[in-house]
Amino acid sequence: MGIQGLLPLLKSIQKPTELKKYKGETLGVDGYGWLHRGAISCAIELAEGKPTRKYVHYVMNRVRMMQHFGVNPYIVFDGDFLPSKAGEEAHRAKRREESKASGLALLKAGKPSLAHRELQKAIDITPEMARAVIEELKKVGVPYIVAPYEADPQLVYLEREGIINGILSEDSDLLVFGAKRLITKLEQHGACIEINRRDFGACREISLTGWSDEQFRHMAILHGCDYLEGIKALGLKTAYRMLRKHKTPEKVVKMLQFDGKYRIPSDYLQLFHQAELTFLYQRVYCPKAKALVSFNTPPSDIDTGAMAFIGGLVEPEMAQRIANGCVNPMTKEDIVVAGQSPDARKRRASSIVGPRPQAPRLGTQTRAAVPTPTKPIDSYFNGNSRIPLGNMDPNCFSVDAQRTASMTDNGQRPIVFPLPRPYIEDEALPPSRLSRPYTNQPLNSRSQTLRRRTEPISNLLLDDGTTLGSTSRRETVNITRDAGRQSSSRLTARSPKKARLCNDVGPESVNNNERSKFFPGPVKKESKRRNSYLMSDDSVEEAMRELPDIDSWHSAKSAKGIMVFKESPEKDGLSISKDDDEHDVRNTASAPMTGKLPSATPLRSAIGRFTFNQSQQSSRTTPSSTISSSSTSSTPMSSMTSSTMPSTNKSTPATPLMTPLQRLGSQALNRVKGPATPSFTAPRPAKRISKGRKSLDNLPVNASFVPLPPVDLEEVESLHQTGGSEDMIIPDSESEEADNGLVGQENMGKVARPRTVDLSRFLYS
DNA sequence: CGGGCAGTGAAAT
DNA sequence: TCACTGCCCG
Repeated sequence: MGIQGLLPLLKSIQKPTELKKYKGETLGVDGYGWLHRGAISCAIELAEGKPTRKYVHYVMNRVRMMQHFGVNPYIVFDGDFLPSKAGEEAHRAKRREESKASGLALLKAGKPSLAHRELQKAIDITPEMARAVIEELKKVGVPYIVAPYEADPQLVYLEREGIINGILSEDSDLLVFGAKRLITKLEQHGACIEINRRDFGACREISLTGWSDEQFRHMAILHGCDYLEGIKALGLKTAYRMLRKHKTPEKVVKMLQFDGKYRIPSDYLQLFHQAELTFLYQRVYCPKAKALVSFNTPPSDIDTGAMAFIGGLVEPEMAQRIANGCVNPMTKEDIVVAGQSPDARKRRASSIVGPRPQAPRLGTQTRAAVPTPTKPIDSYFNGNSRIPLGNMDPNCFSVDAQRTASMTDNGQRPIVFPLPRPYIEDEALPPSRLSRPYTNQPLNSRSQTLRRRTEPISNLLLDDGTTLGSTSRRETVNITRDAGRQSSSRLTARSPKKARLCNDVGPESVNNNERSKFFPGPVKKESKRRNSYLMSDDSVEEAMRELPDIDSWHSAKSAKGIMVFKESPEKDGLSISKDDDEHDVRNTASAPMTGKLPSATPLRSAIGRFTFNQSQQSSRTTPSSTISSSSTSSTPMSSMTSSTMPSTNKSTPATPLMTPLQRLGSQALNRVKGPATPSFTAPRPAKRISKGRKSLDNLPVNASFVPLPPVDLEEVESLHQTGGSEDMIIPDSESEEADNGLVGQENMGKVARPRTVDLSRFLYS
């Protein structure tokens, strides 16, 4: 929970982007968001203490989505509560208990939907749940870390140390901590928004030019943050204005007191100071030093030891184990992995130690050199032939370079180099252009980054192995072993939940039968799903759909089998296929080609917009589109593809060869329109085009998607779009997307071309 | 009287 | 998250 209203305030500097633009980079992920979202899907199960498998699956889908966009996730989990937050957390825990009770009551009363709503409020992400996810992360070789306290400063710390290149989170607090690159509002299809610290000066809502991190922080605290309740009736803008006028928080507070309009506690200044210190010096884990450090190195006149509110110091050894996820960061007890016998765990741990190096994504040369046992990954994907995609991902620069080179031969497009991007990008260049020159970081820093990245991981791995072993040994004996060490009220509060999680796992599973009535063959579904190996966006959707509460998609899904959504890791091209294995294979093969296409600069810019819009649309319209696809056969996918990859490669079996030709044609068209076209106008024309297409007409049409006949609508829309801001475009594009969906099985190339033409037309008009 | 800001409730996810 | 309401200021 960040600063309410902060994001709207910074709206003008939010740059719409796509996840794939971060290909090759490592993004720190605020694990809590995903954990929580996953948990929402399984709220009822969790409340009943059932196994958390579904929810782990959800989170892992999300991880895989990132990987398939070529992004290396680095998951950061929350640790213990900060003392300053403990009080509030206690209240929350109470509320959760209440919600849980009422939710379960509703469930018994036969009102599942209401119960689910209520139980959502009861969700509590426990260390055990995080640990369950960690187990999966280990299998796949995704780096992670459990922060000693809050994930936010931990993420920013990692960013500052160069271990990650950006932060993926919904929490605006990260900006207060000084995050340089915050990626937010990630959607299922990879659309997201980047907020770059460097753009602050360009903020239109409020003028942050020349504002230091300190001033920004003061503003946030004045408004009210996690560490200090804000002054009543004092909003962000007011805080901003006051700070602007009076510079220092002390003066601001004085003025506010003098004003009399605001009621300010007498000790507010002191609390303010404390909150700021918490922002500044709260403890994080340094993977390099393998110990806790202050988020910022405190000046000599500040004694962090005397500041209880920033969190207690933890011994390095314990800190490491916490970071590895072996130990409950709150109770400091070993975490027992639910549903796993000690023996099994031991086995796993030992096996993990070996494969560890397997994680090629970590991207160090060393790593790449290490023979990659794909076994674990394969197992995860359940025998899908496609699995290699993950491995194929060129986290290392060398791999990408090779790929790019090969691509260059065929295509005329500029190659995209997956080099880590410095925060400093050329603003002048449209984000959509891959071709834009990257500023290279100094070699030193880069190598450093790599080294650091690897180091922590390898260490973690080793530690995990040993720790796990030890854990398994001890687990039966001592749950309470370290309990005395850090006893607090919240600990006791938590313990029951923990117990529930661990104990209930076995018996709970039996209860699934209830659900089966509503969802025919839940087990079947899962197995099905796995076989089909869902990737990226759709996979996430699937996961969501699987949730018991949602009925609508169920029918579609069951009827049709699963469709696999593939994207070539590299570019915008998405190849889509149905769940057939053959298709998958084919797609994989075609993937490289697809990758090439997007790199064409002109196309890219023009198309990029489409992609963004569509992706958003698709996410919005997901249910409907999905259904239609099932009925018509892969309709949605094709639409996606077309939107995403103008150039064209189609996943459609017959068309792969066509791709290059089509690509060229479309490129030519696009070039003409690309430069001329203002970004804003582009989407509209596309809509028109789609409407006009005969091909569209031929295709089976879903009534809801039928293009609107009247031209008036378009005009109206265009009028509305005055600003031309990208946000505004989105709504319009919906209809557009729908149309595309209808087009469905048409060749990508065809679709792309017509669009292009229309666009140009529109421009001229 | 209109605009800007803050708070509230409903709806959607 | 959005849309509405109320409050305050010019």
